[in-house]
Amino acid sequence: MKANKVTNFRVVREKHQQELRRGILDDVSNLLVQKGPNAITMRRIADTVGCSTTILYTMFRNKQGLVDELYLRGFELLRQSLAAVSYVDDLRNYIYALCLSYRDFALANPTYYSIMFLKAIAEYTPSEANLKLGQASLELLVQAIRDCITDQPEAEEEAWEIARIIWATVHGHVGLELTGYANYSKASSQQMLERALQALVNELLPTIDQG
Amino acid sequence: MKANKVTNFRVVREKHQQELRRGILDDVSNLLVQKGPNAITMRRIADTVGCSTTILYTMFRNKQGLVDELYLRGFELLRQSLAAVSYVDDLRNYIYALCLSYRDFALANPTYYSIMFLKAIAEYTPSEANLKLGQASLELLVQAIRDCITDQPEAEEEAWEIARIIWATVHGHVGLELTGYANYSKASSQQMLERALQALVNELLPTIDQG
DNA sequence: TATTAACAATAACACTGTTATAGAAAATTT
DNA sequence: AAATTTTCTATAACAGTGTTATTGTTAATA
Repeated sequence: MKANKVTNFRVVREKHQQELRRGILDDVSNLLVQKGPNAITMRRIADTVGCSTTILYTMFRNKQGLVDELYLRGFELLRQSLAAVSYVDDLRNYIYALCLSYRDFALANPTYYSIMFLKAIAEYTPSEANLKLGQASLELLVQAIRDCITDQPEAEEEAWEIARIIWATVHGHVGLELTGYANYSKASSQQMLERALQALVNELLPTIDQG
Repeated sequence: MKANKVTNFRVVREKHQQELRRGILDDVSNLLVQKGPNAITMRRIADTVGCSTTILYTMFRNKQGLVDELYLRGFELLRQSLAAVSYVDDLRNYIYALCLSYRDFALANPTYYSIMFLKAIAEYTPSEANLKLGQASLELLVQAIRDCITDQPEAEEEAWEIARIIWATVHGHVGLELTGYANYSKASSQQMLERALQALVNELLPTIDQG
């Protein structure tokens, strides 16, 4: 009975720990969004949360571990952005919508995007495992492309390759936009991205040209 | 005479200052390339150069000012990379070569590229003026595109727009490559970039399709 | 209740960018 | 040529960073 009691308590405390952990991450996330990546310091986090830095280190090992969670959160948000895109008429427009949703996410969450792709926190570089987890967030895009080329041989590899090409293009446009490199023409950044996407889809996914 | 002497001396000293300045920047550049962006600290620079930090502050105002120079150096190196590309057969291949040269520069100088486009040094964000100076390094690409569409109305704006689109694509591919996002297919990063470029040129510069 | 184990706050270490202080060197004036 | 002023630069400090050893407190066990 005693042992049972103890384990029960431990379970409860464990639960508490997880809630606390999530609470802290919420605070850190707010800090990130409102004050920017430079505000992510261990002392400041400890202050806002109301604990000492020691706790942060026992819970997250170090700053890398803490930012790891932000990194994964960012990709989860990105995944949700893509998942919120509803398939309307055809694959072609669906792919466009996914890419624009990607852009919207980046512009709406520039601080997250900076962590994910622009090395905004110098002390942080994602682990190999997290890089892969990140890429998995693009699964919906890959699936859409897969659906376009089911007839082709080696469709799986080809789908990933095309997805990667499209991804790189969207990322490039968004990246320049976020880094401040303006365009000299009247066209908006979104319009230019759309032009690029149309070109890519026309050439790389000709099967849905007359969609 | 005395006044003349003094000014002469001042001129010489001014010259010395400029040499010194360039020498320091060379050292900092080496530090950047060999030890990475994190090694760019004022104390470390002062140590390698053999002076106190005070001098760095009087010469470059602050770290921002010092990195500004690295930033401009990076774009100058990029410009030289592009300038080294010789026009061989036709505009189409010339544009491809420019883009691949851009990529080569980025891969050969990842630390410079990080400063220019990723936020590798947290304390640094380029000024509006430097952003424009940076973009000017792409003039050769813009000119090549201009040559393709001279017949079009508003060719100037259109040239910049297409250049920007192509730039974003190259930047995106390179960016993902440098940030560690691998591709799941067998195709090399260069091959995927080439596929993307072909698609873009086919669609955006149709006048040279049958080049 | 006494002892042991887990925990967390404080303060320290080695860094960072930046600057005020103080002292040395050079240029000017007498 | 001597005295004064100006210019410069090295030192040391301030406020901040990530991280951790020390120390005291709290909770779990015997």
